[in-house]
Parts: sequence; C-alpha cells; structure tokens
Amino acid sequence: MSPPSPHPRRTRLPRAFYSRDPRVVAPELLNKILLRDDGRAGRIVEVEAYAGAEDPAAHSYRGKTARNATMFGPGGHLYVYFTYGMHWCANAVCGRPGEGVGVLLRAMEPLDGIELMREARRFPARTRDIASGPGRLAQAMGIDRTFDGADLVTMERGITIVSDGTPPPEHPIAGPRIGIRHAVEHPWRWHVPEHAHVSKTRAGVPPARKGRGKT
DNA sequence: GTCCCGATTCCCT
DNA sequence: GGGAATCGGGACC
Repeated sequence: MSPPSPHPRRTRLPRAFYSRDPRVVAPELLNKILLRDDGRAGRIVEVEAYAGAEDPAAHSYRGKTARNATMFGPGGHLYVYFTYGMHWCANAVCGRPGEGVGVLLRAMEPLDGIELMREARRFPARTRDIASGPGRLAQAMGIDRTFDGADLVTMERGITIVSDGTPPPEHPIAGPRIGIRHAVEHPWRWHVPEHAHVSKTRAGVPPARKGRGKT
C-alpha cells in the first residue's frame, strides 16, 4: 500500500490526455489542479489553446526556434516563456511531437500553499489577485525558465497537473483569446462560468474588443 | 548589430 | 480606460 496522503483522490493525468488537439485538451483542463511538490496547488479556471502552424497567434507559427523548442516536443511537458520583460507564462504542450501546439494556463484558484503563493506574489490585497492571469499564475507557483520542458506526467521537476475527480464544467464559456494581435477571431479561450478567479474581466463576461476591431 | 514589440501587470485617472 | 515598466526574441540590415 502507498503511504497515506492528504489528497488521496488526486491522480496524475496520463500522457495520452495531452497528446490531442489543444482545442480539445483546453476545456478539459478546466477544474484540474496544478500541483507543486512544495505543497502549492490551484484549480485551473481559465485556459487558451494555441494551434501551431495553422495559428498566427502561436509562438510556434513560424517554426521551431531555441525559445519555443519545448512546444515541438511530446505532449505533457511545460512550455515556459518570458514576455514583456518581466513575466513568465506556462503552457501544457499538447499534440504529437513536431506539431508545436499547447494550452496556456491563464488563471487558477489557489487551493493549497496559499501563504507561499501570497509571498511569491508580494502580498496582493485580494485573494483573487494571486493567480488571475498567466503572469500571476506563474509567479504564484514559482514557475520560471528552469521549468521549461518539465515533464508533467513524471513530475521530474516537481510540477504536475492532477485531477481530484471534479469534472470540467458542463458548459464552459468560450470566447476570443486575450492579448494577441493575430487570429483574434478564434474563440479558443475557455473559462469556468461564474468564477471569481478568472482573469481580466468578471466571470462570464467576455472581454470588450478594443481598437481597430470590427464592432 | 539594430530595432521593434510582445500569449502582461500594475497603477493612475 | 490608458500608459509605463522592462528585456529577450526574432526580423531585418
């Protein structure tokens, strides 16, 4: 028998879970739990799919480079990139090797290790500001470039995604992705309905399109 | 080598 | 609702 665990029902996702189209995997990642071996854990409530060579908004759109090499590897690994000179963002690589597809983890509801997360985030005033946004999520979980390529299935670098038995929402909210310039027409962002920890806008309210877009 | 700008966040108005 | 912060990647010369 295995030793007793405070969360006996948490089970790791198999490689096969990730080895599919990111637009299928993304909504299925909702309500799963991102878990670190230092006890930090949070429920994933918002994600975006990036579809590789057919997706001008994807880092992998123009092919493999040193930065995005992890995206072109097998599914079930973490692709971590640095942006805006200060933020790290984490993706679950999906699909098959060479496809360059994945799912950006955009927002999380803190579950365990919340004091560690608050410290990592330099003590935000409100709990919902701990991990409601991709940069915030990575900072709260202590994810930086050393986690790029980490295998979520084997947990070799102490990070994984697990299920506690909670199914994905039956009717997730789908809408346009946030913070991109190309392919904004694709509704490849999903979040849990009515959830306080979703980024950018209030739960259930799609982000307002600004600037040059059609109305 | 130079230049532009980003899968963002925070703080101000 | 808007602009600054801040720096590495990638396109181009």
